[in-house]
Amino acid sequence: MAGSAAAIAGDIDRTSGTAIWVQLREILRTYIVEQCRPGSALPSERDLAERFGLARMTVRQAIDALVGEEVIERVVGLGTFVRRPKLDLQVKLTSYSEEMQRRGMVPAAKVLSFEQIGASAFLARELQLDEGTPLVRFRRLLLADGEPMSVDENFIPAHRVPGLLDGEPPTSLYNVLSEQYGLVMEWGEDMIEATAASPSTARLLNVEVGAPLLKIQRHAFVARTMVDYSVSYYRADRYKLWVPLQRPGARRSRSH
Amino acid sequence: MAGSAAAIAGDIDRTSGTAIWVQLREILRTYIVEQCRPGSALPSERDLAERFGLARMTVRQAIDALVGEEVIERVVGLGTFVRRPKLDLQVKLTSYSEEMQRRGMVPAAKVLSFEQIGASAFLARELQLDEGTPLVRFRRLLLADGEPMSVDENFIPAHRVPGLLDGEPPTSLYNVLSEQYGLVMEWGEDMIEATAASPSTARLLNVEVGAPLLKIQRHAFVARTMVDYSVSYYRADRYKLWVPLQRPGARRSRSH
DNA sequence: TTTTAGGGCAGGTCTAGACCACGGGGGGCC
DNA sequence: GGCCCCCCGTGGTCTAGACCTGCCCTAAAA
Repeated sequence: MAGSAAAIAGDIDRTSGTAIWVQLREILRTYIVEQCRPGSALPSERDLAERFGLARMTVRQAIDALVGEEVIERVVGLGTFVRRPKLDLQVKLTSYSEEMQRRGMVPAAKVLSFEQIGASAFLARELQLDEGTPLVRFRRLLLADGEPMSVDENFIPAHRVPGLLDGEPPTSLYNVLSEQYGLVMEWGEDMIEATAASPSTARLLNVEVGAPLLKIQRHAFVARTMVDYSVSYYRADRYKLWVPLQRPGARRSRSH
Repeated sequence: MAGSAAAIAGDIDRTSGTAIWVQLREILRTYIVEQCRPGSALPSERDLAERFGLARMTVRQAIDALVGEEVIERVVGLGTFVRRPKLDLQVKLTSYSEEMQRRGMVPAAKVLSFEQIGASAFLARELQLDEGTPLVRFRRLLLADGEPMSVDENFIPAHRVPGLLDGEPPTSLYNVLSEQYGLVMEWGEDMIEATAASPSTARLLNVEVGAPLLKIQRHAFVARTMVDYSVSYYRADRYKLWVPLQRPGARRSRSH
């Protein structure tokens, strides 16, 4: 019934410095991806503990993590099972290029401006900085399959990206931030509202003045520091957001 | 520095049948709400274990839960601290009344229709039912502080709510569903887009024709069954959504 | 006065057990 | 043959320790 624990490849390295439960989590993740189908049962916690020579509590910690990621689910009295992978259209902290590629469209961008400015009172408040702090402003028209999709404006504290303005404007902003500056966005907040296209935005997006747009303001953080504030206007006829919901106070529910 | 563990009211009931860590979690939650301010330190895990006569692992399980809820955060070498309560505008599976009350506004509703219909092809697809299945259609104009906020249309499979149509239209739909029919919405999905007000919607919402609106389509589930499909049009000038983001693949990061 | 080395205490991880409630299936009873 | 109950394996919870690293503060050294 449950796959034999012996079938799982890999071993724990107690000298690596990586927590044992993290190692086991990755071993299990690989096993799940490579050898399991949705609904497959994992070996029992006790079997895993014996197979890897660990205490059951340690095994549980690894499994807890995967349950928290909704990769697997527990059923009391039955076992632990691989879940159907979740729909992947969720609002996430991805870059525009990643996002469009996931949607099967060809992303492109036209740079409208790429310069250093001083933080206005508004920007200073949004970025939690002092007024006048040097910022890199990067404004683009983003295209999908050759058609305008959105107008996008990013503001990044200049001291986080020294030398960025010396080169060409990046093709994928988040890629450059992570690869050249080690700034991997970890979490963020989106503020979503509907708005009407202003004349200038309308011309850029090739829509009527007053056409509905989705305005998304994003604050993106690395650790505790805000690294990117952006405002985007998406054409409502080309872009929808999908947001998963949870009952407030609902902890990781087993069902669903 | 850290509050003394003795200052925490409450005790563990080992005969109650409720898991000890759950009891402790609620004791701590009460303590945090009633006696702490953001940044306050909780007693150390070892102090709590001694205060309540528990093993430290058990205390950690209670604390883990609160950390998972982002009520508190751990800092290695320092302690466990109460977090600033997060902005409370997050997208959640709440009813309109709850949502508006949380925002400090007075909710009200004007019923536009309350009737049984057969599922159209479109509704059948959205609700994953057969065409013609009886549905309860409940259409309302929702107000906040007396001003129109949104036009809201809910579709619920009639067999889930027998007798609902015999009574008065409910004031709070989700309340009636949970209290009279035991249908507590557990999870859902929102599809968010921007749109322009149609003439009829514009008149209801007291805005210009073509004014930007936030269109939110919601599928809400109890267990694995969809119980409610709704379409809402929110006035863009009165309503914004706040959405938290996470890097795909990012586990619960300790920071933030 | 400044720098450095420890000590103490915080959380992080891990162990090796224990007992519980739940679920399914098989064997025994009717 | 059919029904029911009990056994056993599963995850859920809990214990009482152990040792680790990271952080701050203090006291000693430079």
